[in-house]
Amino acid sequence: MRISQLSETTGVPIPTIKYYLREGLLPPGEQVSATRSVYGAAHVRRLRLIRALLEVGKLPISAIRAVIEAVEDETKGVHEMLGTAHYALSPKTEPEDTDEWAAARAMVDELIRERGWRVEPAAPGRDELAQTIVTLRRLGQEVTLPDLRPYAAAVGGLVRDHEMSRIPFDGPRETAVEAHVIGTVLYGRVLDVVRRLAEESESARLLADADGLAE
Amino acid sequence: MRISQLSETTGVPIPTIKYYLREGLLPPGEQVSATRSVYGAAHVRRLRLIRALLEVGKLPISAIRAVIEAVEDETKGVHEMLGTAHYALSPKTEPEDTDEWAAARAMVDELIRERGWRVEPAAPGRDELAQTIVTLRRLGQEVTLPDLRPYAAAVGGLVRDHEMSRIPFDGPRETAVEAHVIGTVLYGRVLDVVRRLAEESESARLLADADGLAE
DNA sequence: CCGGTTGGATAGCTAGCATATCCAGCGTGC
DNA sequence: GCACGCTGGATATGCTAGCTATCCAACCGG
Repeated sequence: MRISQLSETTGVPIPTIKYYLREGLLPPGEQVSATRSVYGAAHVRRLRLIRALLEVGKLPISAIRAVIEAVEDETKGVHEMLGTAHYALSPKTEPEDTDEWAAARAMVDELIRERGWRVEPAAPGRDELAQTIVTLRRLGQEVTLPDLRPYAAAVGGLVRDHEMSRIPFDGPRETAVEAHVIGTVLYGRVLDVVRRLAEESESARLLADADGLAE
Repeated sequence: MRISQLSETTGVPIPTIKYYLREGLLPPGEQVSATRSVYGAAHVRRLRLIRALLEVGKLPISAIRAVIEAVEDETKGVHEMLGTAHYALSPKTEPEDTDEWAAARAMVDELIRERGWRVEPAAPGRDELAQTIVTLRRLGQEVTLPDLRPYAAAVGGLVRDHEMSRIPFDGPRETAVEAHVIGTVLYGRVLDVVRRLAEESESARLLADADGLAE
């Protein structure tokens, strides 16, 4: 398959494919002569993955590159590889050096502890969650451990019973990370959209009738 | 309070505040003379809201403006106002005109129907979810109604029992939308981060020991 | 042997989000 | 009562991300 066909198959313009090649997101095709390379099914897959992470996941190119580098680093064990890819999916957050931040972070650690979760002490998600709590508080919303528990409970079961089962740990390592990344990003989106639908519905239930009568 | 103090209080630089004023995100202060305006607590609140939606929610300025306009449109009922604000939070998705898209969309409609959710037929979330399903399928992940149900179930209870209760429907209308928007965006983030923590934990459980022994 | 494609290099573009600069008019501290 | 610094308002400029366009020489296929 030549670059023009790769472009047609995936709908990604040729200049953009060249850009991804330059950026190292897409491995070069098999160079068959100075001005001709051949691309295969793996390239189509990879290109679709890139677009999904970009468009649905809104990940920056640099994060996508990090994910891809994790996949291609053969020296890593499967768990380490998943971890690297996973961390690349987290937005960077700088811890603030304030008391309110420390308090929020302590609450996060306590939540993880009481659920018995195995999460690295340095996991970026800890700081990210702490930061979100601080932001909520600054906006006047109190957040306590009991507020967080239902979220952890709801999501814990979901991940255990439905997300992990989709990952083919027995297949080639590349397939496993890919499925993991897809699961994290795309099902993250699913969860988010479904939640917004549920909110609309609850809001309608609580308010639409009242509005209709009151106005 | 003068603009310099507003800037110090919120940590937002003066030129940025001026920019938000120009963009209509922040109402002008009370003009006290040709070269002096006074800002109050409402401005501090608004500025924090803007920053939270921008930084945590990653909403574009235009979406934030739409939310704010919904708040300020006094002619709308509370439900309508929440709806407008809510829709502004959804990323725009163009429906594809393909069979696979139509099938995905039908599945979304069925999910909403079987849960008895009150969601507008034109709600952007329907298209958004359909698009995500199409993307998942193109990446080789089959998605069926039974795959989606657990997500709807997990999130339905969460929204009903924990999110809606945080909205003060009896207070001033501005407070209600604000709480609703904050809930949608910030607790959306909470859910996302918690899910990623749960994934890390499950992955560790399933793989870390195996890796340790195998390598 | 020639029109069209390719790889590779470099330059340019657009959107989004600010920053910077400039200016004249205040107004407060002295 | 006056100088210095802040203010509002207008305009210009900057910066990053993610492309997109142009150019060129090598090449292939008919």
